[in-house]
Amino acid sequence: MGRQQYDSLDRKILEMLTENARVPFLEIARECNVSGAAVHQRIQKLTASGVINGFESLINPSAMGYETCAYVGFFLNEPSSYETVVEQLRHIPEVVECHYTTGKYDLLVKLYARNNAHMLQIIRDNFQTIGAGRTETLISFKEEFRRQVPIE
Amino acid sequence: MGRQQYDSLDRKILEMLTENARVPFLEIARECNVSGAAVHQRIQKLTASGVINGFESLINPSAMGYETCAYVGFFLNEPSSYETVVEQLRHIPEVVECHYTTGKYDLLVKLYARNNAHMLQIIRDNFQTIGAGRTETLISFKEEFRRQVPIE
DNA sequence: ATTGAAAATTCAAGCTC
DNA sequence: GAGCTTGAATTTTCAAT
Repeated sequence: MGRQQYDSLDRKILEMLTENARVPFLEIARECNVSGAAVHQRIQKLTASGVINGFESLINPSAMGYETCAYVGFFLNEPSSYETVVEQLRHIPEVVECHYTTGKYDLLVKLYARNNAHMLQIIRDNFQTIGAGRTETLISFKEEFRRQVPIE
Repeated sequence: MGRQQYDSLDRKILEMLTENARVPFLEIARECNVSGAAVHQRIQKLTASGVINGFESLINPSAMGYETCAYVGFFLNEPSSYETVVEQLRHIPEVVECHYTTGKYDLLVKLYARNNAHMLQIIRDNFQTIGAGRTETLISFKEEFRRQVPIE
């Protein structure tokens, strides 16, 4: 996509919207001395052009009964099986992220499980039966922080 | 936190809100045959109790000029330096996630850079000067998917 | 959970540069 | 035309019930 030109209104909108997707547009409007409709139109445009990829609510995994988080690195038997493996991972709801990587692993996956036994079950029963090859598991004890790329 | 009891209205709210944090509450209300205020009050309660951790807008990193994404695993020289290292990572804006892990690495970090040269610069000038020890870099060619834990 | 009122969002014109 | 404003219909939010 590449970097574009954003004016101060765009930047203020992106900053405030990043922190809180439900911030009142009029609050942004008042800070920038424009009408609420102007803010709305800018957001429409930023969304249409792919700068804003959507608005999502962050659900606490623990509140849904998912107490364990892990990253799993895959060493694929055959790199060509990559797309098939990704497709199968997509069908495992506990897998919440999947990256095609280079370096130590071929694929890096993030997943949540109800507990350690459930985690082991997913890895053994799901990961090791899709012919993906060897895996390495990194249990995440704590997500220290999580944020987005800096605006401008 | 632990799993709780959610009725069908809670579940519908969480499902619709997860996909789109700005979905009209009245749309949820009409599907569930309640008033908009009822939906609003449920969301307030889910937020206050920590089930919903907030609403965030997804900004396209590429549109901000960040074209490269990587995970970096840290082998800490001294595990006791953990908190100091995390604190220093928090001050590097390109670092968007930080996990305290067990397994192959002590810390796993996600970061964005403008390009490969910038990535190398962050790793050399920032990571290798905070006394964190050796690192391994996994470049993410493609984020295949990203989603949240299943609702109930 | 509902009602009703105040504030905010959204959309269609219309205005200005 | 691009980008704003205004005004009206819908939606969100909050207090009272």
